[in-house]
Amino acid sequence: MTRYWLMKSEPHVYPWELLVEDGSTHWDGVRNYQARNLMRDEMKIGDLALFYHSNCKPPHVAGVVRVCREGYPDHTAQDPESNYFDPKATPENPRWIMVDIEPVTELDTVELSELRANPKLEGMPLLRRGQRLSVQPVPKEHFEIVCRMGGLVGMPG
DNA sequence: GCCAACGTTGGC
DNA sequence: GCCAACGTTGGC
Repeated sequence: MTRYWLMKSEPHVYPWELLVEDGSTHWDGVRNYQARNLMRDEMKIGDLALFYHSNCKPPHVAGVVRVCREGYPDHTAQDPESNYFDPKATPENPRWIMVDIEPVTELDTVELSELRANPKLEGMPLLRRGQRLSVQPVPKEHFEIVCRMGGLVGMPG
């Protein structure tokens, strides 16, 4: 059964346009246990996610992506040259996990303020104060509503 | 640039 | 195992 997610990326680090150019990418650099556990235990091939640009003006949803490889060790944790290096990560205990994602469809930009203004999205985790989780589940109903706000007719994929 | 929220670290 | 200090996230 397909699950639905939201994944944050800072556009100056890895924007939607680059994902489209790359065709797919390792979702590396997640260094939060809750997010890691979701990727390790819950994310399955074929799951869909809203690709959200954070830490930019205005923050917004840019597109829909699909999980195309399930959780496996994030090798950047073992690379001393990487920004995401973690000295506690080893081949025996890689500690951090990533998935691969690929673009499904671009959306008309849906700004955070528009999400907040939509009463049907009340309770969506992203909109909660202090919500920092970079990988978070999204109820199917909310996912559909956001896709529609982004100009999609019907569900992606 | 500010700062609230929250996660991690490390001394005890 | 507690908790203060510190670091990060990310909207504003």
